[in-house]
Amino acid sequence: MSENLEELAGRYREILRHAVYLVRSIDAEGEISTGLVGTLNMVCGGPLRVSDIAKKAGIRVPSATEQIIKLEAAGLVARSADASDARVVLVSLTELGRQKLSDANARRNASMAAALRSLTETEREAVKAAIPAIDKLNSVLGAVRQS
Amino acid sequence: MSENLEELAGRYREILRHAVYLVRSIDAEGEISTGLVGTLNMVCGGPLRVSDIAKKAGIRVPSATEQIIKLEAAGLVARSADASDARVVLVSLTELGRQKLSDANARRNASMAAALRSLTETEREAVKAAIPAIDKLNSVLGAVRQS
DNA sequence: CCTATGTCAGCACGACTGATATTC
DNA sequence: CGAATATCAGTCGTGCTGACATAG
Repeated sequence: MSENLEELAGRYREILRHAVYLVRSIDAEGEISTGLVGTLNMVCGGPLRVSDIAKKAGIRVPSATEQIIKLEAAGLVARSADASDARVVLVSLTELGRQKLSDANARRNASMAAALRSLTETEREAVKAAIPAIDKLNSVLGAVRQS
Repeated sequence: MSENLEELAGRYREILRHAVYLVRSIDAEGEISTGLVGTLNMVCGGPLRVSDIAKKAGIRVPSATEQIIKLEAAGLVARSADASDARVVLVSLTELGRQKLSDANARRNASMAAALRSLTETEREAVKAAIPAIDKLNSVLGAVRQS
């Protein structure tokens, strides 16, 4: 059983490594980088604090600040003060940001969807079924990273 | 159905981006970086040309050269001339490189296996079942990338 | 006084493009 | 001579740590 786990770990790492540069090359087609789109997606549902963005992205606060400054310079997000706590900075999506995000997501998802279309229905179901598990796996790996 | 595909594409891209980042940070615990291990894995089966390494890794030739120089400085690979073409440089794994590669792979698989262990059996099965599909997905994306 | 939050400064790594040799 | 191969030089993006100001 432990042997199976090692093998599964190796195979999972393998496909992940492969997927790295594939996704990167797809994302390279657009104007906004992957990381920035990720940040935009986070603030899509409403204003977020810088520290929350950092936590969700799995990066440090200064790195999040840097991204936010870039996005603000591009007019895609706005920074505002929190009424109840003057230390926090709330980051929200601008209308332009909403448009750009929508465009970027549509373009990237279209590329991926095209690839998914060439899979069989069974294979697509397998990918779909694995997503919650991989998500949990990410959480576990993220928790380890904290220590 | 097309709507489902778009949504699946988005969720898949999301977890992938996250997973890639996490795996990289876990790998940071070791002495050799993810990219360098990938290169070592490539030359594991025999000498390769710099341009072939670049192509397999999905990076440009100068970037590959840079990696190889680092690996050579660390004594993990050796550069040699090709008898039939004086322009090409063949990169091969040294004995030390083989040891370090083996160690690195084992350590990384162990980390991942530990994370997998915290999943339920059902979740592990879901991940396992998705691997062939994701592998195929990678191939499709890779084929698109060629054009 | 101590903690939390965010920003700034400086650094490291890894990719890229452009400019050379060198060889085919 | 033009194409292919590899390298060097310089740049950029994006993460990090450490230091700092400000607010709780």
